[in-house]
Amino acid sequence: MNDAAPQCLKVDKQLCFSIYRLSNALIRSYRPLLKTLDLTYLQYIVMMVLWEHQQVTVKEIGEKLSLDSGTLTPLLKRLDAKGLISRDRCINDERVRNISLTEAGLKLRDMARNIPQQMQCQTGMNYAELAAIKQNCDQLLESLNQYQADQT
Amino acid sequence: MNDAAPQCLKVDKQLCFSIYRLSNALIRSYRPLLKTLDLTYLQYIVMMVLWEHQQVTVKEIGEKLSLDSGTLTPLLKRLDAKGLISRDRCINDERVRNISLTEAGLKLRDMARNIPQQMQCQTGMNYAELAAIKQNCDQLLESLNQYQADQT
DNA sequence: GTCAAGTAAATTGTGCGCAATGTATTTAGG
DNA sequence: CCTAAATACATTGCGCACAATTTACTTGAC
Repeated sequence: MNDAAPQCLKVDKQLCFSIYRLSNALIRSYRPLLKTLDLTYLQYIVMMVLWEHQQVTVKEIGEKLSLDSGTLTPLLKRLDAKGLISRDRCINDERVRNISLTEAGLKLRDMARNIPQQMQCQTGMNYAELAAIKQNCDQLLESLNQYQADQT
Repeated sequence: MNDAAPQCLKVDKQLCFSIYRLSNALIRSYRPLLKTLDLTYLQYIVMMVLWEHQQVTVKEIGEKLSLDSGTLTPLLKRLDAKGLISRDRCINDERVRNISLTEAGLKLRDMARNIPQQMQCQTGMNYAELAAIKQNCDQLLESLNQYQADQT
């Protein structure tokens, strides 16, 4: 034990580490629920985007989820291999890929319907408490992005 | 656009996704600061554990950070290769590895001293606001772990 | 029309996370 | 003492994240 370590350099005082650990824990909690759909957490999130929009480009998914093509391209290929989506070249602009749901992909939404509720149960918190945490996190993200924007 | 999608299956309504995206964003913000130390975010966190304790086992690090040997073993080998730590077999129990700081590893703490402050600056929030968010997240993590424990 | 600049995806390589399995060592029961 | 169970760590393999680069295409200036 080293008393000389400044407080601010201790793991338990780090907001980022709390967020990081919570993120890992939440995704771990999703895993058994998503296993019934044969989806990873990120695949589930991408499917959600498609359940909302039915057709989007890789770029649009990347903007909605803050992810780049290095992450999305292989993931989308896996969803394609599972038969959940199709990846068609855009006719007007050959650089773009239109990602759209297949019948099986659309059908999966029904099987996912009760997952949010099951997750809320695991948190042991009510809607208002969870909404408050979410609002705090979104605000912090907004501040971070604002700082990034100001630097350029 | 598909109006039939239930609210709870929309990305923007998902607490987990807010946490996940915020975690990614925070680690992204750390990256340029940590580049000067030639550390990744997780390597920085592990170094923090050692700055606090100077000698710990792999198991102890895993418990503190909720990570397993599959993640830690290669990471510790990288820190070893950089000359920041040593990985000695425990004499009393040959299964155990004692992880301890080298001179260079201890020295790095001084170079890391101002990172927490620089990060807080990027958040654009004061200490009380950040502490409140942290407390919320820790409470949610606690609830999740409680649920897991009750299931067994 | 031509070519430079810009754009959308894909590719490559590194480092996590974690499940599953393997290996070496220690402990406990008989 | 001997063996079965437990323990600590290492290994393997898959799926992210993301930086950096490449490829294919489109746009804009001339």
